[in-house]
Amino acid sequence: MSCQMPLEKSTQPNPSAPTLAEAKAQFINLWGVSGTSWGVSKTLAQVHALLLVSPQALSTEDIMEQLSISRGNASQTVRELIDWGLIYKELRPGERREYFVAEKDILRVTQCIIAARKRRELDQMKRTLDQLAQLPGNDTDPDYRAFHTVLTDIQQLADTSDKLLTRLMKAERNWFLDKFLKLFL
Amino acid sequence: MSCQMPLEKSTQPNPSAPTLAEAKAQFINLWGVSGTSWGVSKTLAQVHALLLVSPQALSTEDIMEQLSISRGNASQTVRELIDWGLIYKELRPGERREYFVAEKDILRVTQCIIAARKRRELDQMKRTLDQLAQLPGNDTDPDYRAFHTVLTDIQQLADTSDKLLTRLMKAERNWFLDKFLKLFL
DNA sequence: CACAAGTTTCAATAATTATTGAAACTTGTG
DNA sequence: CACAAGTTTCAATAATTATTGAAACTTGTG
Repeated sequence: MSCQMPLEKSTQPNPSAPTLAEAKAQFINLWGVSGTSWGVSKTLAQVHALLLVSPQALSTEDIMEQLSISRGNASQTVRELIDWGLIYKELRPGERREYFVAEKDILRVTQCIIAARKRRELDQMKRTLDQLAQLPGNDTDPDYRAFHTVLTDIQQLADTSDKLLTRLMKAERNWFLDKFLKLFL
Repeated sequence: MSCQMPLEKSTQPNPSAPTLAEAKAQFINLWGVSGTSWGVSKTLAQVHALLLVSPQALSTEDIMEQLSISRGNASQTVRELIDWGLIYKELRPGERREYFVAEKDILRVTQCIIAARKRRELDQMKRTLDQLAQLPGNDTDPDYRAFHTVLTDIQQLADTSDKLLTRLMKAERNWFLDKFLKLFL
């Protein structure tokens, strides 16, 4: 990987610029690797990282070039990031090309991620658990009781997590910083 | 899938037994599907689910048979679950075969999962972030400042998450139920 | 020490998931 | 309405990840 990566154009040549570009590349890489171990595609995480550290909005073309991915991949990934609420379209008058900017407020970023995962996985899971927990059975069967206990415990955990996540999601900055951090940690 | 799954032997035939076995199968399936979307292999999640709803300890052979997986897969998966602290070996005097039981206390299960993921991913991430944040640069370069801001924000988030998770991990049942649930949710 | 009854390892393979890229589509403009 | 400049879709393919299963290993026993 060349040190002279075209990650940004500085107005005048600057000796520390290559290092900054390199640091950005490392950050994009870190995000990509971390993403995969949490069940998010590498590209999704990388595009997000790229936009997070890019002060200007980038076009699909820019994203393709900087991450060496195909047009189709860029298009799909960008659409998914919009779904999550993590990036926004930026339209420029007189241009047909679309540009994208990342939500830069990390608290909001966190809330978007929590919200998306909660509704995609936790809510679905709770529905299935509720349904399974309704299974009738005779309480004298120890096997039935054991199953029921595990199920009820997990349901309780899911409820608690749900409430905690909802709270974190709706938290305002002040609540988050003051009450939460100071009182709790 | 047959209703007469050999998930357990009840001492006497019981009309609700097939339904219970079916419910267990559904639960194992739910766990498997949920696992994959959080970056955990399907088999790992399924073996865990199987042992969670099994009142008796199961041998590798039992696990292979009930989930239709190979010996090698069962062996590796079981080892990984032990690593996570989610299941225990149970040795029976006079038998060479090993049996496995799941940790059934959901609070502990949660703590094990949090601990494992924290050390595997969060801690590694914090290390890389710290290193990247040290990048020197001139504060007059807006590009540098933007990058540094994002990095610092994410570091702060990582720290907060870390503290929150550590707290949840060490929480005792009473603290968890009382302080946490009542005061917070 | 030979064997039986298991467990573990790991290269080969299968299954899954992500990515490409060409074709179809969209939209604004002369 | 034809065309230019984009975006989106999706079947084919590539890359990744999980799984198999045979061989190597381990361990207790006659």
